[in-house]
Amino acid sequence: MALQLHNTFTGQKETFKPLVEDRVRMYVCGPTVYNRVHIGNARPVVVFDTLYRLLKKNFSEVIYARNITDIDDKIMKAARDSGEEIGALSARFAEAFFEDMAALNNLEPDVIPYATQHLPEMIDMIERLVEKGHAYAAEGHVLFAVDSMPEYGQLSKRSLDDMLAGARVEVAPYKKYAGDFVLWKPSREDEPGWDSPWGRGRPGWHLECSAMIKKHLGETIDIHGGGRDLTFPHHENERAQSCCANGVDFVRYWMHNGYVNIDGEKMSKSLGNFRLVRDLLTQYPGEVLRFALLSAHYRSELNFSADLLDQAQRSLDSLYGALRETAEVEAVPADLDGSAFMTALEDDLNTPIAISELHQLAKELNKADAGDKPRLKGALRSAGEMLGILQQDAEAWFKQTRGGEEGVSEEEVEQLIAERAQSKKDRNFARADEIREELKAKGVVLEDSREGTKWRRE
RNA sequence: GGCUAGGUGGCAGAGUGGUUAUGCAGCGGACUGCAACUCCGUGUACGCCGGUUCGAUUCCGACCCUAGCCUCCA
Repeated sequence: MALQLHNTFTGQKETFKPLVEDRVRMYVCGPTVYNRVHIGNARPVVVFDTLYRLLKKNFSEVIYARNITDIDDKIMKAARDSGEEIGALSARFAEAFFEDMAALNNLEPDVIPYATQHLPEMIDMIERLVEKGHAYAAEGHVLFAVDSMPEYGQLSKRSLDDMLAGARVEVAPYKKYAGDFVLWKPSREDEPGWDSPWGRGRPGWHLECSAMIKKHLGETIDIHGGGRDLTFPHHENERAQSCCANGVDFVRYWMHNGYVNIDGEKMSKSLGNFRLVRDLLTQYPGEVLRFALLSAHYRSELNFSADLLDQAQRSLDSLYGALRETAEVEAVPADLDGSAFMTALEDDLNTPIAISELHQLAKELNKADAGDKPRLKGALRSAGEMLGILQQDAEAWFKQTRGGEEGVSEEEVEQLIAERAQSKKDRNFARADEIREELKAKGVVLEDSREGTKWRRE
């Protein structure tokens, strides 16, 4: 089946065809680095990482770019508050972001452009917009004139009239039109700034993506992704800048993921109801967080809770259980083409169905005759890899510490298991059960089999 | 107020005009010295009210409710 993707622009699922055959260009909005990211911020990264894996499987040349916004008023404020130098602060949080995302098994994008390294490109784009009559300078600012673009609002499906009717913000005096947005704004002496034809200043938020996409991926790209909240104003404005400056189609498929909610409300920094990835990682393996984020379709909202993570962990336990039981089996690399698993992913990234196929594969593997196991194990590993899961050693998975608690050491466990084996040999089942209980109290569960005793933490 | 999305079994979460996923949890059974793992079985859920239809959770209409965007936000 050909890859189907839901395009925000048309509101429909469409067959994905890259602009140039077998060559895909994808851009996803990355973080503004002024603090640690929360699990809601991680969702688009995981979703588009999964899409990236799928694209790489289906197309020979894929370039994926995800930016770092390292100049922004929020960063300036954070730096003022902490007394830290802006560059140092943004570098520190960019690094923290990379760490958190790596812990969730995200691949590195091919290109990671930084806003501050693209000032000439941004200034150039503004000049073109001014030349073409889509932007004007006023009081040190340069603004994009939205009424110069008849198609403005098409992406987010709103009309200028609607927006003005619902406008709740005060209109800055230098704006010709209430909906105009900033391309360039002046910086005070004590603020970071760059020289430009309009004086010393800094770029508006939307501009960097337009400039960096053009530089690294070209004027027309295949996929542009991000959280639903970026649809307006960010992506609408990006689209306006790029289309008007370049005069060609900007993005062929717009994709937006739904929110992560807490108690039915959007997780957000302003509401304060967020959970940092960093903090969650002290309680759950990154793979559990990733699995939880993929357990709902990317366009749906995902209600985040401890229960969700516990269920994700148990589901992974059962998948890893099939791999552990076949530890001795040499997996044969699997061709997933045409499988129900791939069909699900190719249907607009239907990860819940893909995960259910993973469970079917695991069940088949558990029941399989010896001759079928290498193939099934290979299929399970390969399918897992497409989702960025199930790549660890299964034994290690079960022995990792859980819930952030240290617990007994492996040596202690092994020693007690040895003692219990002797007790069983001596038919001293009372002592054997005592050891089982003792370990259970320490979060270790024993599993006897003909080959010996396995253990896992829970 | 404008626009958008959605309301599915204890929980999570797909999907479909009729054979009603999947996982977690629960229950019963097999296996086990006891367990665990695994396997087998088990739950007739689709906001409310009308309409279309032989038949609707799925299509149409009204209503109720929730969330989101319209302002920084993934």
